Formats: sequence, structure tokens, C-alpha cells
Amino acid sequence: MPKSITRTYSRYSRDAVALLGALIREARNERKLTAQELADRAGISRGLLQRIEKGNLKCEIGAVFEVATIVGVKLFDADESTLTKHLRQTKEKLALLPKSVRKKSKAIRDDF
Amino acid sequence: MPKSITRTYSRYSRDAVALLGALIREARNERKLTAQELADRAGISRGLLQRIEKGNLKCEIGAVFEVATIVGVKLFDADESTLTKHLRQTKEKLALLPKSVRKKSKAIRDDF
DNA sequence: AGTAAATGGTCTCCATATAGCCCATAAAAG
DNA sequence: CTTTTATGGGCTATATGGAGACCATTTACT
Repeated sequence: MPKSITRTYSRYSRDAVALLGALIREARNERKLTAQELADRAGISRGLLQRIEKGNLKCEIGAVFEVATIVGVKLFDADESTLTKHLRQTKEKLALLPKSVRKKSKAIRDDF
Repeated sequence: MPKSITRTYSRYSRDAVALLGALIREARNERKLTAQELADRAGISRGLLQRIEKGNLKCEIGAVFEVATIVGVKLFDADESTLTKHLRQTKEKLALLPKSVRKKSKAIRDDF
């Protein structure tokens, strides 16, 4: 990333990531897994797992979701088959839509 | 990341990220936003938004959630106040639990 | 109490994700 | 059709996330 990006995040995003991290920690405790054990299973370092559980926004989403999956925290409140079905439906729906968003020639008149 | 890590992801994780990306694209189309516009609002590059919509697992979770929030894709099926409340409750719950997971002295006997 | 383990926090190094360009194609509007 | 614009790729440079150490503290078992 060129010149040092300072990203801003909405409260909702921050809370969502923090909640996900907290749920992961809670689930890990319930399953009596140490941080090292869970990190090993997920194929990540313990340090990364700590940041995930603390709700760090800069972590890879794949790592976060993988850890969540391992300890049984459901994303979208859906099990695997439901998720896969939903994914397929959404993709089919997208295939029917226009391929690109086109602006009206002048200014958009969604005001007044 | 030292020596070229090849992470493995479960099908569930991959589907979840892919679904999130597809939902974002769907919501962006519904709101008639171009990729560039949404990227600008989220403070990210258009290229990153493309990868998010494609379900790339290596993206920052903060960027993904931020984009999702902007177009109205809810994580956890909860609005902001509900999310914040849930977060607080989960943290309180965690505060009551033992601070560390301790293994039983010998081998864990969760088999037979 | 002592002891061993788990956690939280550093630090350094390096692979790489990202910004910011480009260009080609696709697709919408006239 | 032509024009305009969005999208999907590339490409390079650079900031940075993550691994893998380390150490201090806290915690839980004996």
C-alpha cells in the first residue's frame, strides 16, 4: 500500500468484528482448547489468533472465518448446506442482473 | 509471513466468504453504485473491492465488513444496537470465565 | 505456598496484500 | 450503429500483516 493508509471503520463494523472475536474466544473456552491448540488446528500462529479474538480489523477474513468454523461459531447463522444453497441462489440471482451499474446521463435525481 | 504459507480453508469458510461477497455485489447493484463509488465510500481501492466481491479469503476483515455495512449487508442478522448489546453481554460472560484453559495433567481422556 | 502452563505483549524479518496506475473488453445509453 | 462508462484484468512499488521467536505476567493445578 502506497502512502500509509489510515482506514476508518464504522462502529457497526468494529462491533461486528469484536463480537465475532469474543464469540470465538467463548467457544474456544467451552471446548477447552488452548490458544496454541486452536491456532495449530487453524494453521495460524498464536499471535494471530490473539488478534482475531481481540477483534483486530486487519486480520485476513479467511483466517478469522476458519477459526470460527473450527470452534463452531456459525457465520450467517447457517449450517453448511444452508450456506451453500444460499450462495448458489445468490449467484444465480446475480447472473440475471445487468452486468454493470450505469449512471443516468446527468445528475442522479433521487433527491426531493 | 515467513516461508510461503499455503493455508487450507474449510468449505464452510470459503462458502461463507463467497456468500458475503455475492451479497455485497447484489446489494451494490440494488443501490445502483458503481464499484468505484463504493470503493471510495469505503476508503479502499476498486481492485480490493473486486476481490472482496469475488470472495477472496485474504482480504482484511475490516475492509470486507465495512463495505458490507455501507451497502446494508448485515452480519449476524442484527442492527447496531442489538450488536452492541450482544457484544457487551458476550464480554461480560467472558469476564466471568476462567482466564485460561488448563489441560488435565495426563492425556485428555475424551476417547472411549 | 510452589510449579507448570497459558496468556499477553513485545520484537524482527519477509512474503504479500494493497494502492494506483494502466489497458482491453463488456455493456449500457443514445 | 456510435459513444460512453463500468468492469476485469494486468503491472509495480510499498506499507504491513503474519510467523516465529522471545519474555513477563497471570492463572490453575498440586
